[in-house]
Amino acid sequence: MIGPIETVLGQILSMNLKELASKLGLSPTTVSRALNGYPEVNESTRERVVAAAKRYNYSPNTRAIRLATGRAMAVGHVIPIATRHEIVNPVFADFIAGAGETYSRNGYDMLLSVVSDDDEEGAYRDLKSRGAIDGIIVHGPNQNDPRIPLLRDIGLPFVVHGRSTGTTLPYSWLDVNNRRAFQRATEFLLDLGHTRIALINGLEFMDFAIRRRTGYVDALAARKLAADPALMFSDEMTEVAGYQAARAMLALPHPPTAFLVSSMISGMGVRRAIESLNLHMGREVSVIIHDDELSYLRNGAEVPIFTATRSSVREAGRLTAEMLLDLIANPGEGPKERLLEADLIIGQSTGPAPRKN
Amino acid sequence: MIGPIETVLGQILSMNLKELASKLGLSPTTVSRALNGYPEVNESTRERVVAAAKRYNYSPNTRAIRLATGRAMAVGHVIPIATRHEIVNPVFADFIAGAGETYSRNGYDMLLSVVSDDDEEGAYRDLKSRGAIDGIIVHGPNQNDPRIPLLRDIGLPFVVHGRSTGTTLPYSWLDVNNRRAFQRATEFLLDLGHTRIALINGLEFMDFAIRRRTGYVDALAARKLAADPALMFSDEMTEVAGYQAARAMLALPHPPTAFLVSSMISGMGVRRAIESLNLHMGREVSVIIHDDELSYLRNGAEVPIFTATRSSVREAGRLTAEMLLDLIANPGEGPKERLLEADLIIGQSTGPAPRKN
DNA sequence: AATCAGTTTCAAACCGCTTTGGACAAGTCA
DNA sequence: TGACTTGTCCAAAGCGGTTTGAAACTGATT
Repeated sequence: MIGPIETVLGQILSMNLKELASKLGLSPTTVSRALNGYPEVNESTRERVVAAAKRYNYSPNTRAIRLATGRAMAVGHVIPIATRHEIVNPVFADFIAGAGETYSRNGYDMLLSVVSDDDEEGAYRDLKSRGAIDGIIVHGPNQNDPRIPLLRDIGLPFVVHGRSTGTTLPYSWLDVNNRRAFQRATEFLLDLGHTRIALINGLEFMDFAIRRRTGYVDALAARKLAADPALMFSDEMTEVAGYQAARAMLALPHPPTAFLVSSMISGMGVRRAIESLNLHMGREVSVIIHDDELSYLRNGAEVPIFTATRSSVREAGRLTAEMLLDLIANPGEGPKERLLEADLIIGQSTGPAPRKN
Repeated sequence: MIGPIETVLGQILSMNLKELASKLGLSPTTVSRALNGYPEVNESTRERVVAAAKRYNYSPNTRAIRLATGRAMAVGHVIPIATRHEIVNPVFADFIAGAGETYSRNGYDMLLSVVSDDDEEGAYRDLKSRGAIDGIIVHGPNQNDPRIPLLRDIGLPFVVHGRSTGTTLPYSWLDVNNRRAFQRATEFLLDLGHTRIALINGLEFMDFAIRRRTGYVDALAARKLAADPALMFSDEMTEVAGYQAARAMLALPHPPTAFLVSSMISGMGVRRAIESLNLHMGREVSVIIHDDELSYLRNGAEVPIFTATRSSVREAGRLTAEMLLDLIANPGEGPKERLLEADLIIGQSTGPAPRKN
C-alpha cells in the first residue's frame, strides 16, 4: 500500500522516523542522517530515503526535534497591552508580516505573547526558562528601557526594533533614522517659507518620538528659530488626537502654517481638522506625515496624498528578524546595529507658506 | 547556597526536574505529580515540593512536556499574504490581541504563520504533521472556503472567525450577524427618508461582505426599493478606495444621499470625498460605517463621529479562542456556533434626508 | 595474509518530562 | 491472623527525534 495511512475518520496519520526506517530496512540513525544532509551516508541510500520520506508523507515531529536538539526553533514577539489605554500598535501587523516571512523561509516558528504591560518582565523570564524560544524581538523601546538589561541578564538573544536613548549597554538594534527624517522634513518646510511649524508627535517616552522631536528642534535651531511649546503636541497617535490637536492649534491667535505629524493615522485627523475649517491641505496649511507604508493605509494610489518621510515597517520586520536569526546562529559575535534612512517623498499636502496679509 | 545557579556569564540556569527531585530526596515521579496536582501525593510533601520549586526557580521545560504529553499546547493562526495586493488585514492586530489574552490565561502559546495565500494548504498540513499546534483559527473565510473541508480531513481542530456561505459540512464558527447589522443600518437610513443609499463594500468573495450586501438589499426590497448597481461598490477596504468610490458616486446625475460603508478606514475616505465637495457629513450626506472597535482607530472620543454598526473584534478574538480551546479539550463534542449581534450606535454622521429641491 | 584507512551503517544513550505498573507501609475488615 | 484497602512513593518505560561510539565492510597498502 502506498501513501499515508487513512484512519476511519479520514485523518492522515503521519508516520514517524522508526516506522519509516523499518519500512526501508535501515536504522533510524541512518534515516535521520540521510534526511538532514549528513555526509556519512551513501548517496544512493540517501536518495532512497528521501524518496520514501516524500512518498509516505513523513515530516519529523517538531516536538521531538526540539527536545533532542535543545533548540526551540522559534522566535518570540511580546505584545504588551497597555493596561491604561489598551492600544495595540497598528504597525505591529505589518512588522510581524515582514518578520514572519523571514521566519518561514528559515524554518522558524513565530510565537506571539500578549501580555499586560505590567507583567512584561515575567513573560520574558517565563519564555526563557520554559525554553519556548531561542530569541526575541523587542518592540517599541522607551527611553532607558529596562527590558534591555533584563534580556541580557537572562541570556536570551534579542534584537530591538528601535533604540533606547540612555541605555549604555551594547545591544543589537535596527532603527529608522527618525531624527534625520524629521530634520529633513522640517528643513523642507522651512525652505518652503514656513516658520510656524507644529509637531504632532507620538508619546514622548517612546524613543522614536524623542528622536523625531530632536530632529525637528535641531532643524529649527539651525535657522535660529526656537520651537514654540504651543506648537508641540504629544499623545497617542490616533485620528481623534490628531484632529483635536490640530483644531486647537489652528484656533491660536498665531496659528501654524504647517504640521509635522508622526503617523498616517494622526495625519488623517489633522487633515480633517484643516478641512473642517474650510482650509486646504497643501494651500493654506502644509502637512508632512511619517508613512510606515502600512499595507492597509497606503498613502494614495499612484500620487501620494501626503508629503511624507517614508520607511517600510514591513521591510524593517524582515530585516530585524534576519538579524535575530543571525544572532542566534552566531552567539559569539557582538551586537549588530542597523540604521535605515527614511525617504522624503513629495505629495500634494505641502506647498509654499501663504503670504502674510 | 540558595537560588538558581549563576554562570560566569551571569545567565540564570534553570534546573530541571531530576535535579530538583534529588535536591528534595524524592523521585522525579513524585515531584512531577506534586506540581501537577495529582492526588496520590502527601499534602505535606506537596508543600515541600512547591516551596522548593519556587525557591529554585524551577519551571518545567516546555519542549519536554510537549513531547511527553503529545500535546503542543499551542494554537496556530495563519496569516495569508495575498500575493497580488499584499494587504495585511488591519483587524488582525486587535483580533489577535483578544485571542492572545485567552491563550495566556490558559497556558497556551500562539503560533503565527505568515504564508503566501497560494501556499496556505501546505501550511496547514505542515503545522499538523509536525505536531506544532493543537488547533487553529481560520481567518477571513470566503464563499465555499476550501480550508474548511481541508482541516476536517487532516483532523486539525479549528474554529472559523466568520462563516462560509455554501459550505454544507458542519464546522465551528463565531461570527457577527453582518446581514442583520447592515439590514438595520439600511432601515435606519430609510427611516430618515433616504432612498438613494450607496453601499461601499469590501471584496465580495469574502463571506462577511456577501452577508452585508444581502442585509442591505433585503432592507431595500422590504420597502419595495431595488438596489441600484451604480450605488454598489466592492473593493479592498482602504481609505483611497473609499474616497474614489464616493467621489464617483457623488458626481452621478442622481447621487446618493447616504453611504453604508464596510469599515472605518473606507469611511474616512468617504468622509474626505464628501468634505472635498464642500458637503457635510450628517447634513447633505449621511454615512454609516461598520466599526470593529480597533484600538487605534476609535470612532471618536466620547461622542461617536460616525453612526455605526459596532462589534468589538477584540472581544471576538477572545471568544473565538475560548471556543477553540474548548474544542481541543472536548474533541468528542460536535461543532459549536456563535452569532454576535452588532450594536447600532448613533453618531453625528447621519441625519434626515435633504428635501428635494 | 595482515594492517590500515575510509566509507557506511547501526545500537544505544540522551533530551526532560509524563505515566504505567508496581512496591511498601499502615490501616480495615472478616 | 490473614486478606484487602488505602495512601504514598518509586523504577522504568515511554514520547520521537539526534548524536555518540563502535562495528562491519570495502579496497588499498605493506
